[in-house]
Amino acid sequence: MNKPIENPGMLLNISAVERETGLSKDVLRMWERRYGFPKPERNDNGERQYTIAEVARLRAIKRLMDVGMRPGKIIRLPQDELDALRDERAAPPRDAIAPALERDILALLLRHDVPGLQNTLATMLMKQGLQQFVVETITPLNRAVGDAWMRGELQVFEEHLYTEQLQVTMRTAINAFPRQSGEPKVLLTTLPGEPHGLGLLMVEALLVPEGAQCISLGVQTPLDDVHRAALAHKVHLVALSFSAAFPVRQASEALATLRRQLPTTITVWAGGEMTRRVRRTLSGVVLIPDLAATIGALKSWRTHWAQVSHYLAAGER
Amino acid sequence: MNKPIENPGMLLNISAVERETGLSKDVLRMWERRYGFPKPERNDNGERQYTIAEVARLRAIKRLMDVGMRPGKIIRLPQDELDALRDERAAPPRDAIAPALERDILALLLRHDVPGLQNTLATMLMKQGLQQFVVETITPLNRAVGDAWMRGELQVFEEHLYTEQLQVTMRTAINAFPRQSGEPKVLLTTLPGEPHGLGLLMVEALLVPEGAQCISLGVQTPLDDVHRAALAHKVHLVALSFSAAFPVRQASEALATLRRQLPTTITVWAGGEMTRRVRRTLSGVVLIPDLAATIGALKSWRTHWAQVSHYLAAGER
DNA sequence: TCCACACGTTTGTCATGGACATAAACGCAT
DNA sequence: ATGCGTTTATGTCCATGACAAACGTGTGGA
Repeated sequence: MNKPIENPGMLLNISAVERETGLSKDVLRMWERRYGFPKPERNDNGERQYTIAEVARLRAIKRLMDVGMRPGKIIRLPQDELDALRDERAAPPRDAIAPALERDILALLLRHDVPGLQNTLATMLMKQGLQQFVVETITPLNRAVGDAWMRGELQVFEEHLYTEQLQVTMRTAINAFPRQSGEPKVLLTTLPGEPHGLGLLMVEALLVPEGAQCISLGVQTPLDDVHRAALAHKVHLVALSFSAAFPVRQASEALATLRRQLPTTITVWAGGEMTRRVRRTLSGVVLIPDLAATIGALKSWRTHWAQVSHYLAAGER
Repeated sequence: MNKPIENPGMLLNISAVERETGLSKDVLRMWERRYGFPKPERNDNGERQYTIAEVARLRAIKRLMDVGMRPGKIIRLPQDELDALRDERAAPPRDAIAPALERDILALLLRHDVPGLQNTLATMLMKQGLQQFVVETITPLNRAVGDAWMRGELQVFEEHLYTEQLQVTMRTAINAFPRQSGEPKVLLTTLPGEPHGLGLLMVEALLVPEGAQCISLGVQTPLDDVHRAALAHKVHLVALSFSAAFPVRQASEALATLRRQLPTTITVWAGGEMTRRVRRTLSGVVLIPDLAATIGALKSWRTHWAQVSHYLAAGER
């Protein structure tokens, strides 16, 4: 067997690359056929053996595609132009406090200082309160960590550690709120294929302080079960989260189906990076491309709901 | 476009089935070719359209394969024999307390009573203490929930709710312990392809009360990064968790590679349902097929470590 | 009786190359 | 600029063939 042995010269087979990059085997072969990249060596058995360098490049390309670029345009570009594209998109306006904190957190991650990380996050949380923490600190921080990872300044395991610690911090803070029984009742989850649950937690962290009652199903709930769960729990709102990597097409289809199945009294929210790439409007689905817009959306739901309730009450008389 | 419309007559394409069942497209086509099942209808474009019934059956078969059965033996069996096989394996000896609790929890899940679920779990936890709770309550409960799901008595979303609530409960309990700085320092994670993190949390719940210092990276850490993380954090132990669905072959390869890369002073643990199916012994990797064995393994690590430290100290003199 | 090893069978994964649906980009008329 | 039809780009699916590793079984020796 030709198994991967050493780190520098390690070779990956096509399924390993699929796992690592999120690009399907079909796509990997098709790109090779059409664009000539990646063009891995073959082993004695004719199987593709990808190098670490190819995988890294594929990851970079995938990342750019996730923000809307098209493979044909970027796949042949030399590495430095790829880097330029990446940096170009990465420098949004920063306020005064963020950069300092970001530097601190990145430094802690690079030092692998777990207690320090926990302390810093917990301190910021206490200082700002949960909602402000999520909107003003976590959001840019996630971005900074993501960019640093993409730039190769941060290893995968360092990013994992960050995510994990963040989840612990937020979960603790959310639990500290008294259990709510107010309105609206919100169902939170992601669809199959979306393994990132951080967004759900962030939304929950914004809603719970507003008195909403959140029921999280975790990640990857089949569409049908989202439907059934919404009815079973009698929720007012279904909130789905999609990371940048989620295929827009699949999301649109799923959202349309869900919208069709659910009664109109249940509102559907779709949030996360992916929603920025949605072109056509999805009727009956509220897009929340920006986390900060969540609270506004909640307010407008409440206004709307007050009217509907009033109308329903009138109808029952 | 032929999109899924209604629930009962809903048809799924091959990638949807891949997501739902965890069986790759290649396998689905191969089974059709070799065994004649599943044999889905085709749409106008010649694409496979699987029915809900086929997917349900595929799930049942997958589940049986995950506990060691081989497709050729079971794929042609009629449904009732499949059910019999499933039940056969599902009736382990129960102690006095478990069945009652299991019934309670299942009833709460079916009633979609979130507060009740939280209360029951929290109460049991308080009554038993974290470690006993994990070993004696959670383990059989997981089994009961899994079986109920397989029997079709529980919907996916109900199982998701259970998992989510359980994670919240355990995470809270773990956080209540003072932050440890003792030995051993343990790195916890799963490999790419393994999305189930419940096992990690359960191990953490067993280790933290013993004074171990746990660093969890969450799920799906690339092998290389497990290696790097272990070195960066200077851990004594790397613990990996594998659910029943994880391919043994992939796991063995990965564990062997990891073992080769890590210094011998770092112990590697592999736990979870999958490890029950491992045939050949993996040299230098401690298999923990039973969660209850974790504490024993920790004890024996400590004994061993005391000897090694002594030896090292002697060597330095 | 039990273990080790050789050998046939089962099973999953990979490869190739063709087809096609649909989203995106483009060009043209209003 | 906006809307609409056409072309191009791109991903997904299909069929079939090949093969290696895992599994299981039978045989001979300790």
